[in-house]
Formats: sequence, structure tokens, C-alpha cells
Amino acid sequence: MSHPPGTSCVAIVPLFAGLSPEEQDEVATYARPLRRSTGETIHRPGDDVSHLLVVHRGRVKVSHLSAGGQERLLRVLEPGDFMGETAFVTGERPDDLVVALGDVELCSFDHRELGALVQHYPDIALRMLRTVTGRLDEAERTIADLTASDVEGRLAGYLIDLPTQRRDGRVVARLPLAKKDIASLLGTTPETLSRKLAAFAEAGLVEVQGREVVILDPVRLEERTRPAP
Amino acid sequence: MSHPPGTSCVAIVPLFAGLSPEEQDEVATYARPLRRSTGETIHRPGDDVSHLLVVHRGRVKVSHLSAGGQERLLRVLEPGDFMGETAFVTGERPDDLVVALGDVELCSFDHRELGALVQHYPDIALRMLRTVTGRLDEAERTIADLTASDVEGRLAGYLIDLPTQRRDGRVVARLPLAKKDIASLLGTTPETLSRKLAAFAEAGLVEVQGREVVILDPVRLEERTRPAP
DNA sequence: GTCGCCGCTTGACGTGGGTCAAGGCGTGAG
DNA sequence: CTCACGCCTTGACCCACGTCAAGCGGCGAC
Repeated sequence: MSHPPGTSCVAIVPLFAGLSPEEQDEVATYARPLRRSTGETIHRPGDDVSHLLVVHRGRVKVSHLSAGGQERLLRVLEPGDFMGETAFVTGERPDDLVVALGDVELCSFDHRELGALVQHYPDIALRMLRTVTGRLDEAERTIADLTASDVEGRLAGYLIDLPTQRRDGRVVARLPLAKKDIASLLGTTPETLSRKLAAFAEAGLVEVQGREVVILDPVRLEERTRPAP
Repeated sequence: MSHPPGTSCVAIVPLFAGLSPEEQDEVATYARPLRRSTGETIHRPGDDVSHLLVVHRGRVKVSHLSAGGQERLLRVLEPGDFMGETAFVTGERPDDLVVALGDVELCSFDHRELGALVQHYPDIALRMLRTVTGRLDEAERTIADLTASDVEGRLAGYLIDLPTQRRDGRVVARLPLAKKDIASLLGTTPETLSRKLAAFAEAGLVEVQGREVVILDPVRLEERTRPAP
């Protein structure tokens, strides 16, 4: 009742996409807004969680802290994505670090209330299952990649999968993250990433200027994806 | 009606544990048995799948084939575990290789029929969500481990997590897989695994004889889990 | 404005572990 | 029984990449 129609988290979230507008309104009743600004941490390992968080505006990054204290970026959540499902579904405490990438608005759902909602609208569980399954597949591909390809291969794949746009007849992609974060995502270090990008540029595959990457030779880039036969 | 009571897949499977015995009987109606013997492949990348498979007896290994054609072991399924949920939930084709580790019995559920079941008993979806979420967490921990720890660290962790039993006052674990498979699971090669095990033995941490591993020094083994500070 | 911090790059170096190759051992087939 | 094949181990080699260190440019704080 207090949420302006159309701007609530609920409307845009795939999780609730199966519900009728009236049902969505009901769900919206349970949503509590949450706001964080650039660099603020939203969740820190060990915090116990009693809420499922849905990203409404902005992006957040989810990393895993390993025993050594170093950070490994796992994934970036965009509007419509959720997190904290582990705590909701099993009782487990997730040991992830979640940080706002920019100014962010989130919606928070209390576990108890969400539980009731799921009971009432089983479709929510199915949609949750769908996205978690997708994440699992992606994670398992990452695992395979980490042992099968070298850094060049993974970087090549990453660049190819980036959304691009044409400008003056050139195909240009914009890096969605700081290079150090991309390094972490690819399981390497900023130093190595820097070198590999330089090597690609040297070889005439790409052209890098800040966060803009011009894809010069998609074919040879694609070739680097697979190991030499 | 044709399944001997108590021996059907359905009874032992967590997926259906929330149902009443009568409901389980109904579910059992849809199950089709499937039998494979040692080394036979149950699913090969690219096969399209219209069934969810539940392991009833024996074990199967699930690997991911990378572009280079090499095999990376992802997980081992034991009785009660299921696979093929990706195809069921999203329409995607899983590119996994599934091979019987010994003689295996499986139960197969057609997607269409299973879909109807899930509609009728939403609890099934919730349980599926629960196990997929667990797998995701595990996969993400593996990802973090692959970049944070070295092979020794991962091996140490693997050995520690192994179920053990006491014999003559010694703590002994039995490797549940061929060493080459363990190597794949840990993201390394049989050669390196062999060397690392030898190194642990050398250091007096373990004693290896075939598939039996005597854990001599759990404390120092545990220490190797974390990187040197 | 100036300072300091942070992200990025480049260089030099050391090494973990992958690869190739060879030999031993156990097991199942014939 | 013998053979052959697959698993495991050990040795030698070498290269990709992580680490340490230094220098640079941009940006926000003050």
C-alpha cells in the first residue's frame, strides 16, 4: 500500500513474474526496501541472514573469501537477481561477501513471510529452482574451464561473451567491471590480466583503451578459447 | 503396481520423502527402471534428455567434457541422488558425461509426467531446490578453492573430509574412487596426485597402501589446508 | 591547489605443476 | 598359463603464472 505502483521490486523480478498483478501487490506488501551506496558492504561472511534480498536498482558483486582472506569474485547481480537463497532454503549461513558496485536499491523479504508466500504460490519455488539450476550449470562450466583452459583461453571466452555495439563500423565492448574484478572473476591476478590483454592487443586481436575493448578479430579470439589440438 | 514394495526407487529418495506412502506409491507408477553395468555410459554430451534419473543402487560419476575432449569429474551420485534436473527445469541440454561406476540401477521419470507430479505436489520442487542449492554452494566453494589453494591444500582437505574408521587404533580412510578420478575431481593429473600423496607419506602425515589411507597426523594435514601465512 | 590513495601496467624472478616418457603391477580375457 | 591393457608411479623438463617491486595517471578529500 505504501509502494508506488510500477516501481516496486516485485514487478520486475522474474521470481514473481508468474503471479497476477493483484498477487504481486500482495507480495509487495512484504518487501522492505534497503539502500546502499558505492562500496558499502551488504553482507559479510558470518552474518546470519533471515532475509532474501532482491536487487532492484544497481549492481552488487558476490565474492567468496577464502581462508587466506583473499577475495574471489563469484558473480555480479543485476536488477531482478536475488541472493540469500541458501539461508532461506537450507538453514546454512552463506560465507559470501556482498558489496554494492554502485548505488543500489534492494528489496528484503523475511524468511518467515517468504516461506508462507512460497507455500501459497508454489510457482515461486519453481522459478527459484530455475535460476539456481542455471547458476549451478554456470558454476560447473567455470570449474571445468579453470582446469581445462589457461588464462588466455578464459579471457578470450569472457571477451567474446561480452555484449557489444557497433561504432564507426568497429565492434566495441565495454568492460562491465574494474579490471581487477575481472581478474578475480577469471581466477587470475590483475597483473596477469593486464599482460594477457596487452598480448591480445599485440597480436591484433583487440584494441584496449580504458574500459573500452574493440574486438578486431573475433575469429582468432574464438580460436584461443580451445586449447591447441 | 508392478514394483515390489520397499524396493522401488521412490521410497529411499529424499525428493519424494515429503509424500505419504500412498502418494509415493502413485509416484512409483511413473518410474521406469534402468540398469547399467560397470563402465557403461548412461548419458553422453549432446544426447537430449527427456527424463530425470534417480540413482537407486550403485554409484555413477558425472563429468564435464571440455572442448579439448578431456574429462573433468564434477561429482559422484549415490543412491537417492538425481540428475538431469537442468533439462527438466530449463530446456537446456546438459553437456555432461555420466558413467556407471559399478553395476547400477536407476529410475527414470519422464519430464511430462514429472511436471504434472510437481504441479500436484509442490513439495517436490522445494526439495529439488534444496539439493540444487546445496550443489551450487559446493560448486562455488570448489571454484574458490581452485584459485586460492594449491593441489596439496585441496588434497589435504579432501583426505580430511573422507569418512574414516578406526582399526587397531589407527584412523584409516578408504578412497572411494580410482586415484585418476580423484585427481580429476581435485583439478589435477594422476601424476601430480601420486607425487603429492608420496610427499604426504614422506612427511609422516599419512600412510598409503592401495586405496587405504592411514591418517597419521590430522592436525598437520589440516594445516596444509590453508596457505602459509 | 596539493596530497594521497587506488587502479593499472611493466619488469624480473621463482616455482608449482602439467606433459612426455618409461617401467612395474594387477587383473581379466582367451 | 600368458598376454595385454589400464592404473599407478617416478623421473626429467619447461613453461605459464603468481609474487614482489617500482612507476604512472586519475580522482576525491581537504
